[in-house]
Amino acid sequence: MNEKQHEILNAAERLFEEKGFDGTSVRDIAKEADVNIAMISYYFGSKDKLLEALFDIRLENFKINEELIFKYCFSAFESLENLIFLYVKTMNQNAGVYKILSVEGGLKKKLINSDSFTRVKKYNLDLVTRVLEKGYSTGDFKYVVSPILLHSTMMGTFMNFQMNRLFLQNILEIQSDEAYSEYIENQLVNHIHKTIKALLIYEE
Amino acid sequence: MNEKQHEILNAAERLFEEKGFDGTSVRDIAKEADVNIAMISYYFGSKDKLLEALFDIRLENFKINEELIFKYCFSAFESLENLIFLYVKTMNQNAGVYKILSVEGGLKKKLINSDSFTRVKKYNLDLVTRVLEKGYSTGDFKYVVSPILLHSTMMGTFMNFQMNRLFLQNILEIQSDEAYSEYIENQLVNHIHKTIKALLIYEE
DNA sequence: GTTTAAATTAAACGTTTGTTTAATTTTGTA
DNA sequence: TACAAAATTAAACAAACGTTTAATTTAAAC
Repeated sequence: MNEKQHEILNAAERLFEEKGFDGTSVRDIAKEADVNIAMISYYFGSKDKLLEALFDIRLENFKINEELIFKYCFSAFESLENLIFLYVKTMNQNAGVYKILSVEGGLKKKLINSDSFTRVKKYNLDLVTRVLEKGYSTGDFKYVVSPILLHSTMMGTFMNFQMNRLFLQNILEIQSDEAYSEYIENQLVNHIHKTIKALLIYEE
Repeated sequence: MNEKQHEILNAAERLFEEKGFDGTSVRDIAKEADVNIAMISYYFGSKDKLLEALFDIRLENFKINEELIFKYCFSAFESLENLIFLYVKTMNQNAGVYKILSVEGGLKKKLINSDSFTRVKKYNLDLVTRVLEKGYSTGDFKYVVSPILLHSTMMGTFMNFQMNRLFLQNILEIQSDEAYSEYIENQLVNHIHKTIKALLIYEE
């Protein structure tokens, strides 16, 4: 994959995030990437396949390093903390693709069923399940909760920050994108962690 | 607003939810509503204004009855429970518009700044703030949390269920849309409530 | 230096887009 | 019945869409 192909993918990512897949034309992408329109078909075949290629390549970055959650002698609490931290950090560092994935995944049925997409989702859900099992087996976690629901809380809270970026950036009075990213990786991660930990040690 | 106008709005809502605003053509809407294409411009002016009209009308349903949260002598815990229940129920009953709002609100900048949209968001955030203040003043809530973060957890968890409907309906082995809706108003509401309550009574 | 393949271009392709037109039908009122 | 307003229609509009073509330039290999 050469320089020009990468430029096309980067331009597509920026525009799909900002205007959506259907709201972006191949002419927009060509102009943003500073290439001839025909180059997109030439390299990627079609607009649809360009999106697929974008996912295929970027989804590689979504893999979380399991060792940092399980391998070393972490307590269940440490595993949970590391999971949440790594999870949010990973998604945040790929916020562009993540938003495209959220928006288009909710619309286009083909994409929702795309292998690579479903695989990542199931894998992530599996990580949550395993951390939960660890906590229950050690007795650290008291409250029994469905991994699906816990995962929804974790991801949903983060997703809400991605989808309502402008609104939240406004009321939080955060000026730059970098500061917003920092807020997510500090305050938001901390909040999600506190929330989930409180639930898991909750005794009725 | 006559019969035919309502049919157009209903058709638009279904299609915008399924395929997105930019993925839906006015011809699609006309066919779905079984009216002539020109009727859309005739009644609403343009496709953009049709979306605005849809929001203006549907957003009326998003108002939550404050009395059921504050007016009667509810404890802070009861207020919290009612807030979450009413909140999720309201959003779930308007799931179509809510999804359109989430998707298009994250893309089109004009809409994000539309008055009615921002007003609803701020109003909802205000409800959370007031419930929190009530709990802190009575001493029921121990853990101090930003209303924005708490709101994100509440809405995000729900939103995650709307955006990943197909995936979740699949792994939860829920067959019908009605059963999914029921799951949201029972298990999901309960989960959100337990989570937030656990956080608020959490003592470090 | 010649040859062959890859990269790049401007232009055109046929569709589809949102919107408008001008004519016709329906409806309500006097 | 006659008239005016509202509703409805098929057709047309220009613009934008994704994609392809055929010609040209660049790069690599021999």
